[in-house]
Amino acid sequence: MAATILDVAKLCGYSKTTVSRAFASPELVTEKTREKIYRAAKALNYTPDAIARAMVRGRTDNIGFIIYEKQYPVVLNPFYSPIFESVLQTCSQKGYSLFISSDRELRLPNGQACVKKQMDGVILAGHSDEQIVTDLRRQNMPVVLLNNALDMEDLLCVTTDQYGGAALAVEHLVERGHRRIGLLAGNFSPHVYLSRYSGYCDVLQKHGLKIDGRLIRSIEPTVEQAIAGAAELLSMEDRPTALFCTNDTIAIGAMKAAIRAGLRIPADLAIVGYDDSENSRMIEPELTTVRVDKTAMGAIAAEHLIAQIEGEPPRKEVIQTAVELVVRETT
Amino acid sequence: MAATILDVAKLCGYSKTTVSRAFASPELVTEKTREKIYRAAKALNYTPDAIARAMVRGRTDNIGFIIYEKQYPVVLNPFYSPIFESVLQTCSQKGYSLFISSDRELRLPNGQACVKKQMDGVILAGHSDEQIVTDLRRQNMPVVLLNNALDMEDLLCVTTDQYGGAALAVEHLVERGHRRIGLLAGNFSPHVYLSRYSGYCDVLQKHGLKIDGRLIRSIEPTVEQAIAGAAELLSMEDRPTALFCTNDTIAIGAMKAAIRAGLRIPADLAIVGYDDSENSRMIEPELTTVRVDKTAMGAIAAEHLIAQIEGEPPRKEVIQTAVELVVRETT
DNA sequence: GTGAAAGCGCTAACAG
DNA sequence: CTGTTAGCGCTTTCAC
Repeated sequence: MAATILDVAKLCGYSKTTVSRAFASPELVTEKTREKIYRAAKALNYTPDAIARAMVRGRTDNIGFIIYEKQYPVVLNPFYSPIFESVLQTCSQKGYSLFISSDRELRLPNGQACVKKQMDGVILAGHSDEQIVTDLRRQNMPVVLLNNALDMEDLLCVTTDQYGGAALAVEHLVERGHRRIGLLAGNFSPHVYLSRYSGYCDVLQKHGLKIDGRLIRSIEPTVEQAIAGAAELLSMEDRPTALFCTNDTIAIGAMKAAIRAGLRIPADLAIVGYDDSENSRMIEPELTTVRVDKTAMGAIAAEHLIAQIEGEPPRKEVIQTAVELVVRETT
Repeated sequence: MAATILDVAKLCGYSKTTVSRAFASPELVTEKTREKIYRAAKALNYTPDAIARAMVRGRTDNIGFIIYEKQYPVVLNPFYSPIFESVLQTCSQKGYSLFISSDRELRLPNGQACVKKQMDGVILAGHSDEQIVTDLRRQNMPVVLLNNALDMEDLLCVTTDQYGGAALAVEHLVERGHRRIGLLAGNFSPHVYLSRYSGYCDVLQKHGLKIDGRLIRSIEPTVEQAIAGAAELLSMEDRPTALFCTNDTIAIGAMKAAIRAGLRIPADLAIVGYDDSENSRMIEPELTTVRVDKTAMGAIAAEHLIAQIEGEPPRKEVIQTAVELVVRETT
């Protein structure tokens, strides 16, 4: 069996309280005492038990990150991974560890949602529903929403301006003189899909350009589907001279289709992506895209969640992080 | 205060033992009883406490994934992220959750390594040292090494054939008729760096090609440094006609440098990368590269760790996952 | 099928 | 600065 605090106490002659303090708050113990205790601990290979500690303190210093998106996998998702990374950094700085969970870990045999693992709060990313949030909060589990906004009391949501970002992209294309602008729209969650779609339509209309359904394709956001979709668009007689793609992966597919069709970018075809993911600078020429402040999104969500865990009252707010057009070489 | 098992027991008239069973092993309880208990639980918003549960069971069903690499960040690292994803999948399938930790969470005030968080075992990825492993195991914490091999008793290590992979890449270039083959070597951990370097040198020598120090550059594995390094190499009077890059990020930088210099790939310059990361298929033309079976690496490590946690005795073994050359369009 | 009792290993008051 | 006391909320024997 592993040694417990009591074994150490016996061996060094101090009480278990003092041993506890030597590890949890070393400054409350004389240096001499501390050293004796450490020596005894080492001899016994003693290490404080994290679970027992969490039990009595009533907290774990862990937070959970849960993603609800069709476009798995989480960590490989070029949009979510920088957010996750940012959450990770922020948590680590504040002394929290991060749990990455699926919704599987949120179901009890009785169907109720709950946190089956040891965590003090949860970041729900993607299209989580109100029920989950309600269940979790009834159990006093602090919750923050990421990349999703739900209209609920005391609920903090961190999102970005989907509509504005799309508008930025299309405006830019119009400014560059394009009149036939295609749309390659990824099948994201309804809110994201619709916002970007509306941004595209509204800007066209604002400039008196008509919306041509033949220039619009809804696809899964994979390179393969984007290549196929773009190829179709580019083979049209009156093909578009520019493409707005609702994420960078799609844009890259479109670029590939164009390059393979012998078109020069941006001379023959202009392309704008969305997200400013790492990929956008990998491809050559580098992609003009809409930057979403993913680092801010992650940091804000984590900070607010931690504040809540540490006692600040939750408040209702939708925080929209900035979007910005990054003009590179494809327009 | 949150309701406890006792509150539920009181409300429904059963003992806390039965309530416990209704959640932890529903099959041990009559359906009628179960329903009554669930109803009472719902009324009180009761949810079993994961910490108390872990405490008494002596296990958490969590495992930790700890990466030691200069080339942070973890989740964005194109090599580690698919491995992490694979670990995540495997864990999830077997009912484990994943903790992503930094080494910060492995130090006690007395300097000893230990697991400060609630986990049943640990995957150590990257260049962890023997001391950590020794400390952890003394505390009966199961450990598995990933992408690193340490010669220690009962220690399982999951790695890949670094030397063989590099050799594959360079052989391919030689076969294609190249005689002046440059090396763009990323500053990875010593083992990785040296193995790939030796693979390069040995294959050249085997074919009677002399090793020209001017054709070799050691760089940080970023696109920027790779562009700079490749540009230097390509501006030489007797420039190389092919480049072996020790990861795909470097290869992409090299491709950019070549494209910007007006060279055609592969006609004027052939390039081989390493890792077969997502990026390798993003760039156009698509990259010839050495595939490392990252999915297998993650799955094997997770499976063995879980087996160990569940009682199988640890065994000493180095498992080398397959490497394979993926010929695409840059050679 | 259900219940009573006995802790798991630790920390948080409160004294001294 | 150090020790005493009293649990944290749950599962697990072992009876019934």
